[in-house]
Amino acid sequence: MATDSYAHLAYYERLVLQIKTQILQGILLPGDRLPSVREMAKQEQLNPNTVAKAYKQLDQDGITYVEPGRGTFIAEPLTKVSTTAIAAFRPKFEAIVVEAKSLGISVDLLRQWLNEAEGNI
Amino acid sequence: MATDSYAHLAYYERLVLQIKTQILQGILLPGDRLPSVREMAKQEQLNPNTVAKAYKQLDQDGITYVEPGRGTFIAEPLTKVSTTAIAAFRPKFEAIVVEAKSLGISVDLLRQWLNEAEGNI
DNA sequence: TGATGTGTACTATTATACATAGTACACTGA
DNA sequence: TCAGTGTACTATGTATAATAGTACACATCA
Repeated sequence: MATDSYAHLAYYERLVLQIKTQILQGILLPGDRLPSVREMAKQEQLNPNTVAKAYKQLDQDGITYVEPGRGTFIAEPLTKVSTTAIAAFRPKFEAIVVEAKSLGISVDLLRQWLNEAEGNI
Repeated sequence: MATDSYAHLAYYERLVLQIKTQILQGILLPGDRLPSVREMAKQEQLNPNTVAKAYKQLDQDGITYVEPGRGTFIAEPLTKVSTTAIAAFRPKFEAIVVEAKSLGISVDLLRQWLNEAEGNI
């Protein structure tokens, strides 16, 4: 797979992250069609079921939508943010910050990374 | 366990995070002795082996040190930061940012959380 | 209509990680 | 000596990941 840096993630999670990133970068636009599970499986050297699992999660997250018999397409970006999604996400973020500080990484460096990430995506 | 918000983590990972947080908050100080694996197992309603796994990771991370036959103690905070540790950590942070943006969470909100976390730890 | 390509839903197998349980050992200190 | 350290080891049960194969309803197109 292309995203070598994410060795700690499962294959299907890497694929989900890869597609999310390409959407944020504007490489994939709303209405674009993703390769079929079988095509993507060949491209990424994965089992079709693994790709299907990634597509299923993207669909559940509202990132994509499925037109039965036609394919999977990129959805319009979310307009209103789910408060429950935010509440569920925050502990993850805070855990990452704790881990960073324990490694001796300053909050300033995290801010810098955040700024750079904002530029890239 | 006390850290209810981290249901997505394994028990031993929650314990590691809990101890790291208490160190950052100044509740646990360098030289302080952690409860024995058997004591902590009783406190946290865990199997001693699960606690041992958490202690092992803390030791490997340089967070604690072991005095054989005496116990596990909080180490002095890291002075110089391992560049390899930083390099390995950054993809994790970036993945979190991508996930946040996909949920519709703004970078500004992440900055705010970062500031609040800086105050707490 | 028939053929092809969609996503999806199954079953099954293998491998790995988590958590538990129990036992054993070298070490330290009273 | 004896109790309390961390650690190592085997074993079991559970859950998840990834694989493989099959099947089905649907849409499109010749």
